[in-house]
Parts: sequence; C-alpha cells; structure tokens
Amino acid sequence: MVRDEIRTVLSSGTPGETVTVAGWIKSLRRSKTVGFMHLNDGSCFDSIQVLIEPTLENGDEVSAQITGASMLVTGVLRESPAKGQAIEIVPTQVDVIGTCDSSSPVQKAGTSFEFLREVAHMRPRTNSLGALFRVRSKLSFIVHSFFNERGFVHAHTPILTTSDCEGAGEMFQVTTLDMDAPPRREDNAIDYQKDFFGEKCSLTVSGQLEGELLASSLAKVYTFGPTFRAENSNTARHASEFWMIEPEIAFADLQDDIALAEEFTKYMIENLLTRCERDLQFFDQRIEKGLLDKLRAVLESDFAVMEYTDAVDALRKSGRDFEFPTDWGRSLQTEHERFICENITKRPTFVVNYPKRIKPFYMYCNDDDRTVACFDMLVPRVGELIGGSQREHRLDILQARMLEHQMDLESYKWYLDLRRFGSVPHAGFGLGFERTLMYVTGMENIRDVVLCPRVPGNAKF
RNA sequence: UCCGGCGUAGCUCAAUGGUAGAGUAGGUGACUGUUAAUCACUUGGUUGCUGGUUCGAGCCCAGCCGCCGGAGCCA
Repeated sequence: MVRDEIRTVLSSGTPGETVTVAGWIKSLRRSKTVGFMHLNDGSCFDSIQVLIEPTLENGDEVSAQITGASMLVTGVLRESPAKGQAIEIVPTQVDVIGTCDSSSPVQKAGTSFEFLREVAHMRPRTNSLGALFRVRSKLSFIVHSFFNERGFVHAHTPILTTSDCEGAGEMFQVTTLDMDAPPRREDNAIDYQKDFFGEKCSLTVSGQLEGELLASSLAKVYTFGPTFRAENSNTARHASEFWMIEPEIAFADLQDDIALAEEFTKYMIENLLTRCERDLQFFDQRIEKGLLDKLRAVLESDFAVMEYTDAVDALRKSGRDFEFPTDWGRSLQTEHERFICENITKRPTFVVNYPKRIKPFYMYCNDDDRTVACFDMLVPRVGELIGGSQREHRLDILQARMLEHQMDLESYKWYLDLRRFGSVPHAGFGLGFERTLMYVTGMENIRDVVLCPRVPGNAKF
C-alpha cells in the first residue's frame, strides 16, 4: 500500500501537494454541511485533519464511521483556516479499510490505565500508550547509540542459564522433563542429569557475570536484554519479565564507573528531549506535571557523590522522623534515598561504599574491610535508578567472599578463572529499562510501559 | 507474601437497609470551520461470585475471586 506517513505530511507537507494517508480515526465530527475526521497512523503523536464535505462521493459511508475505524485517504493539502492545525487534507477519495464496532474498548476519552491493561491488545491506540511505545523504542535505540559511539561491544548474554548469579531472586525453571513423572535418583530427588542440559536450568536473572566474561577480553561491553524474576512481588515497579542494561568495563575502578553512569544518564535524557519532543510534551502535560523541568534539571546538574557513612550521618542529623531506622549497616529505604537527593544534596547523587554485609559477593572489598566499592545513583522523586560496583578481581578475596555466601565454587569455576588468567580491575552497573522509562515519562506503573506485561498471576496477551 | 482500599451501564463514577442514577460512549435528529464540539431525544444493568442476616440487601456479615495502593524483595 503506497502511502505517506502522517508524521512526514505534518512536518514537511506543503499546500497544494497531493498525499495519500492511512490511519485510524481518532475522532469524527460531522454535520450536514461539513465534518472533520482526525486520522492517526502511529508515526507521530499528532493526527491529521481530513475535511468531510457533502460533495464527497461516499460521504454517508464515511460519516457513519466511528473512532477506531481504519481509513485510506487521498487528497490535497491546504492551509487550515481554523486554529488547531496548520494543515489539513481536502480529500478526493476516502476509503474505509476496516470498520470499527461500537463495542471497541478504546474510545475518545475517559478511561483508566487499569482498564486498558485488560485490553492490552488495543491500548496502543490511545494517546498515552502510543506515545509510550514510541518513546520506549527511541530510548532503546539511544541506549545502543551511547555504547556504540564509545566503542562498546554489545554482548548477547544467554537467556537460559545453569548458574543462579548473585542469587538475585527466585528463578523460573526451564525443563523438558515430564513433570508428572520426572526421573528420580536413589534418594528420590529429581534427577536433573536426565534433563535437557544435564543439569537444572533457569531463565537468567542478570547478564552481569557473562558480561564480565566478555569484558575480560574485549574490555568495554554491555548487555541489553530480557531478564526474569519469579519473585511474588506485586507492586507498581516489579515485573516478572523486564529488560536490563548492564555495561561492564575492564581496567576501571569505581570512579570510572560513576563517571560512565552520569554520562550515560545525561546522554539518554538529552537525546530523548530532542528526539521525542512532542511525546514528552504530552507526558509533561497529562501524566506528570513538571516532567520536562525535572529532566532538564538532571541534565544541567553536576551529580553529587556521598559516602554511605556520611549519608547515614546526614539522615540522622536531619531531625526528620523516618519510618525506618537509619543505623549504619542497614539498607537505605526509598524514603531515605529520596530525602538524600531531594533535601540534602538537592540533585542526583551517587551514594558510594555501602557496608559489605548487605551487598552481593562480587563487589570489590575496600581497604577498611567493612565496605565495598559500589554505588547507588539516586534521583529526585524516584530514589535508586542505577546500581553499580567495582568487581572483586582478586582471586583469594573473591573465593573467601563466595564461601561466606555458601556458594559452590566448582560451578563458578569459569567465573574464578577470569581472576586466574590475567585478572584486571573492572566495574559495571545495571539499570532496569522499564524503570528508566517510567522515570522519563512519569508513568507510574510498570505494567503500562511494557507491551504485554508479565506479573505474578498474569501473563495474558 | 503482609497491611489497607475498591468491585454498580461499554467506560468514569453516584445512590441513610426501602422503585438502580448521572456524565460519557453508542443510536436518532438538529446545528456548527469543528478540534475531548454543542443541543434535544434515546438504547443500555444477573450491582464480581457463593452463602448468610432481614419483611426487604448495591449497602450489613462470612468465604472466595479479581483489581488498585503501600510494605517487603529488588531492577
């Protein structure tokens, strides 16, 4: 089907030009003498206005259509005499491609994100979700651009895995065994040696360890792919399937890592502001008031760096009555994280060097022997957006840490080998793609930034 | 998983234990360079499910199901 994208027509169409557009009706107002149809084809936020005049051959058929019907329109562009749009189409031919039943769940106005989740197959037709999926696609491209421009290698880390990484969470098991009658060992345990891979297998919870693998040869790598958590956590910020971005850099320490995280954050925002201007404008007006100011503020600020120990002191001295305790050695709660960057530093903040006890085994042990070289990047209104660390590259210390965590050294032999054969200081960080998307659009539920969200008890669509 | 809240028309929501309503969408008509158009009329209901209390339950009680918010876990 030969057609002009509405995006192109609206941005560079000139009066007098003949165009053919196809799209879905956003709204149709009609009367005896004149009518207006707004068509949207998803190529941009705005719709194009098509004039419906009584002289139109199949005017009755066209006027009978309702929001949601798909149409093919050929006509001549002209300057619009009314406010609201610069340009409009005076059609010579209008064809109905597909009619729309009035039972369509997506209508002009007045519905909720909760309801739209039940009709996830139709919700990209709405302004909000349409804009969201354009921004999501653009942000994905921007992520790849950032790393590509800096010479990073994109690592396609495995989705099926037999290691449980940091024990980051409950894993989805993958098996080809007959679960009604699985093979048993003598002690009656299921015999996974008979399973497809000869051992127990799951969906990955993180690509980090494999990222470290490739960084130990190619020095600058990143992963960007799906991860899976079988945690029964039912909140607006958790999904069972989500995408993570995890760069890993060799010959690097915590300072290098922090610098990369700040540069990366600003790069994403700067590019979104210029490449998704219209869609972000919508989010600013209708989803989160002040969104654009928030993003510009991040862009213009020098991020603060604060020791965990100093952060705890500052929280305790703030006089604020927190719901959760602020003792040294405890994790920072969301209320603490927000207070730090909203009230203490008043800008995005890296809190660094957390207590060893509350962090995973792979983080680099500092000389004080009680903290590890890691950071959480906190931003106003959300809290943690990025978490990262310098990795422990000293074999003996790493082994000791793994034993503390009761890990089986044998199954991580490959990971330890990276420390045996030319080990180098390296560091990396991770961020959830959906949470980043929520931050830059103001959307408040992760189910509304994923095409077909998977959450406990629900994998429809 | 824990705590709290909510399930009423396609959608968004009202309704002291006493005849189930509005807006919007849909339909019909009028009118208009309209833009979430406007105006008039109009279709539309097993009040989430099961049981209980009561002369009488959308409303009170119990259980279940679903959704939402917060917490924990985390990204």
